[in-house]
Amino acid sequence: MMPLQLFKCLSDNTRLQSVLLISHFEEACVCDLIAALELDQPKVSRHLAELRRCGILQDERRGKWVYYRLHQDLPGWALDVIRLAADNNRSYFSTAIDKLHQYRQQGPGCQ
Amino acid sequence: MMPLQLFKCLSDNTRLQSVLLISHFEEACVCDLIAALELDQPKVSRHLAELRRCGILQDERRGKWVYYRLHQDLPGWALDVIRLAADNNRSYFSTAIDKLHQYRQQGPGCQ
DNA sequence: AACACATATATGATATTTTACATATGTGAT
DNA sequence: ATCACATATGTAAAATATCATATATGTGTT
Repeated sequence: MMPLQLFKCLSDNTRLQSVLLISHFEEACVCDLIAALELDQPKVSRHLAELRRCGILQDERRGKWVYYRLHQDLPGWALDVIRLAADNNRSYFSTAIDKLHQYRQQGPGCQ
Repeated sequence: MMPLQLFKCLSDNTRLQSVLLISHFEEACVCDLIAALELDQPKVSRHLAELRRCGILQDERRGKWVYYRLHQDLPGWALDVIRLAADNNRSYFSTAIDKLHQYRQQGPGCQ
């Protein structure tokens, strides 16, 4: 993971919020992110694909749903960068956190 | 300093190398960076201006030369992000470090 | 005041990213 | 096998960022 690649990946609003959400929740499926960020499916999917390509996220299919989490081979410094950003900028994505909580309470799986 | 803004600023090769160099050397003037990165002056100047606008760098004129350093009001987490990137990716900008050392040894000020 | 030099900015051309829409693939259930 | 649903991708248009060149500004010196 080269630093320029990491920063490029995190320099888009959709991708950064997705990564910070996933860092906060441990994992999230695509429909979680669609609900939390209020974006359409292709847009979310495309940005997740880029984060996957860069090695920031890993995906795991479980039945119908694909779950994303931080990649297990991510170097420590990159993990620290993501956690620093998440821990010190809660207001940047707290709205999305709330929406994801709400979404998950209205029943399991995707609606 | 919002996280998206920081990552956007660091997502360009010229800007990232400039910031990592300045973090390593404490401060650098424009001609230092021109020598270290082997770029023309307008390009360096433009990227430094953007880093200044974002609040990542501060400038200080001393005679003919303008010196840049990390901005004193930069929040701690942002400083940590920059230092993490610098400390864990020396190979990414070691060539530039060497060239800056050479340049400074060939006499004080700019040639 | 005028000159030389270091640095900064404006502008138009070019490349890169992001988006929207349509369509394709994979999965579980009937 | 087929249907419904979740996710992914191809392509083209639109938005955005980058670059090279030319020009401007500020500073020290004479």
